[in-house]
Amino acid sequence: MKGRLGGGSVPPTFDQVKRIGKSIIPESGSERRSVRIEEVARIAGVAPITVSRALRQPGRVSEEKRLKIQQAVEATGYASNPHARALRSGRSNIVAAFVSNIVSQQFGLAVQSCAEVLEPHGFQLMIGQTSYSYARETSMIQSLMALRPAAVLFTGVVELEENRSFLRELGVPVVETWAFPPDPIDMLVGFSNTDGGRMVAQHFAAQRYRRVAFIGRSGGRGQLRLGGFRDGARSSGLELVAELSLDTVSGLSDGQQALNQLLNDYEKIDAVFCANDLIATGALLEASRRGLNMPSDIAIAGFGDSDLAAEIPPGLTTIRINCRLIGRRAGEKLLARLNGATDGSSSETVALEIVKRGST
Amino acid sequence: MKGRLGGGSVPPTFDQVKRIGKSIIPESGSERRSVRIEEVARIAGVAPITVSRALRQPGRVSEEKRLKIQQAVEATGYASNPHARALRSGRSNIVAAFVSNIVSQQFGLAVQSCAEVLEPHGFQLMIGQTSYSYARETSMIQSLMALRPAAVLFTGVVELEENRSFLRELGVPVVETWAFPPDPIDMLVGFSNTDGGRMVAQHFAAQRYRRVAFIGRSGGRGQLRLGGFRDGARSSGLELVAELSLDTVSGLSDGQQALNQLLNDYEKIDAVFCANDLIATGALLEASRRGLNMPSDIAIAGFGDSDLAAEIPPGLTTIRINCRLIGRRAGEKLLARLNGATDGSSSETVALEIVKRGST
DNA sequence: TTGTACGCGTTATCAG
DNA sequence: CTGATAACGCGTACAA
Repeated sequence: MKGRLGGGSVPPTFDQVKRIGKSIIPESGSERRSVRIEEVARIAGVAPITVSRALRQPGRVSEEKRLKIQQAVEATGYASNPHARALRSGRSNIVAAFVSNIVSQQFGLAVQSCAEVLEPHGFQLMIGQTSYSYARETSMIQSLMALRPAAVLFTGVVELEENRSFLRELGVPVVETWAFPPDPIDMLVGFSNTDGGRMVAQHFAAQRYRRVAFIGRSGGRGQLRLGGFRDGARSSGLELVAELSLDTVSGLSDGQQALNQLLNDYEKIDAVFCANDLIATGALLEASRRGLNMPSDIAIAGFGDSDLAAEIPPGLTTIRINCRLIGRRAGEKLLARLNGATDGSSSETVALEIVKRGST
Repeated sequence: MKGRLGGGSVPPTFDQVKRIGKSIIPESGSERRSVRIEEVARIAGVAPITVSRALRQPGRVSEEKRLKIQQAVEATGYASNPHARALRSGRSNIVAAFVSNIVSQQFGLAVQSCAEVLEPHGFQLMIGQTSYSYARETSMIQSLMALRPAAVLFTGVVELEENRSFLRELGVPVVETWAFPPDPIDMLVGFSNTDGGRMVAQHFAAQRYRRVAFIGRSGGRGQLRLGGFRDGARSSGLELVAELSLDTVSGLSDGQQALNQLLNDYEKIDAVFCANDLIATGALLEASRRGLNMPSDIAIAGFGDSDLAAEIPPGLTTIRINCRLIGRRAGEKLLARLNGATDGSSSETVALEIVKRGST
């Protein structure tokens, strides 16, 4: 049943939203002009450049003037104009974050954690969605880079050489994530998708499943996970019966259809590894719909540990990614570089763990 | 079971990430300096200001020069420096979006849809998370507003009078959402939470439930939804047995505990309205755990239609919010204002619908 | 340690 | 319709 209140012709009722504090009525004619560095300087009795230095390199200004300036800043509520600063210095306080999908909870957590690290230091996170499209990635990079960001975060790795060169030449710190390539653009806080796939194969072997299959996207991380799964299956003596490739994965129905096809085309499959939790959840629902018992009739494993994974009966076995840690470490690495660190060891990984639930 | 590959001491395997296209090796010593308006002007044989006009107000430049300028722009790949433009004109091409929680799928969809409308017109969305905290909201507003955004989007309404005044004085278009107050700051694309609560009460009455209860946050939209629910319960002759207030809702466990408490403290409750789907999903899981049959033993309804709602058995009855439409309309309204529209009728609502599933 | 002079790249203003 | 001029607010470069 779907319906609208009263059939749709009744005007909506106002919400009585509470208001907090007193309304500030601006004096008529008051110019809302922001405080400039010059005014702070006048009040503190110094030159504008000294105020600038006191704020950006406190060590290079005498204690006495620094205090006076601080008082003047507080009295006026001065905050520097980010555009003027960026125009002059060629670098803004914006950190550009590129995600393939804004709505993804996984990426959201990582970006959020990264923002929590950077914001206290005066950086603003700007988020661009690349929508799993190379063309959009390129155009987003072009337009966000015009803002001269202080640093760049990718939830994922950049595959286009064109964009890799561009980012490298800019000379700003870049962090890639969500994979573990040997040749990152700059820094990396990732994990090995290959190992994740292998972990699933080893888990299947430990559970005594023999005939196994794979469902996943034909590109990107799906292929990396498949590579590890193949490898693990081989060394554990599993029989990899089928590899099903999907072009795009947009909803649960893709996983449902894929499992359906798999079960129609092949017989006696013990266990299926789905390259992400969305596919796995769809497959799990399809198995339930068919009246299959998990894991005795069929076992299913996913990748990512989305919040659905724990809740959908009988619970989805999956590989957990510590998204918060990835974001936090990425933020810390960027910050270190922004503060002048030049050390190597710029690649690090975050451990994956397999979470066993009812589906295997 | 939780575990790490090989006990955690094995180094991670490299992912063989594919690379696309040829690596562009920059000529050594090549200055990566961006094209300025002056160069375009020189090539087109006009003054810089004419280039500026041709790009921003094509109507005010002769056809002949406009074409020459366009060619020069394409030949050089010129893109204006957003900071210089913002510094001079006092307005950037940034649109500030404030969300209470970045990770929320609902808000994410709205923000995404809004971005899809604005980006083709050259605007960049900048996202700030207020974390359901007044202090953070105020500080985020202060720092994002320093960027002189062209427009502002809130997924929610602003309650602090201090911030309301501040935003009003800035004179940039502002859209609030997710509620329907009589006095928005500027523009509004919302819905009536009060009506939503009333719809649930009417649905409960239609299903012949009598003794009903409410679980929700003690502030914000939860209270608005409770208001409508109370009203609808009264006029439909329902008995509102209990109203359970939660201070914060951070996960499914909050809803589980709340239902637990409700069922321990009160007898014979027919139906429970949970002010959002997170609480409702937790309550639903708790009911299942207790072996209660839905809806015969107890009925549960939520608000929001999150993606969990449809999947968790027996399916959660809930109020669907058209997040995409909200975002799209918000973007369109901002765009209209940015293009000089000054029309009134700045408040509009998006219809809610109740989606009946197995839980009622 | 502090200050002077200037320029970052663009657009508002006003004159032609 | 087009252009000359100046200014947006700050920080670099260099001098004192």
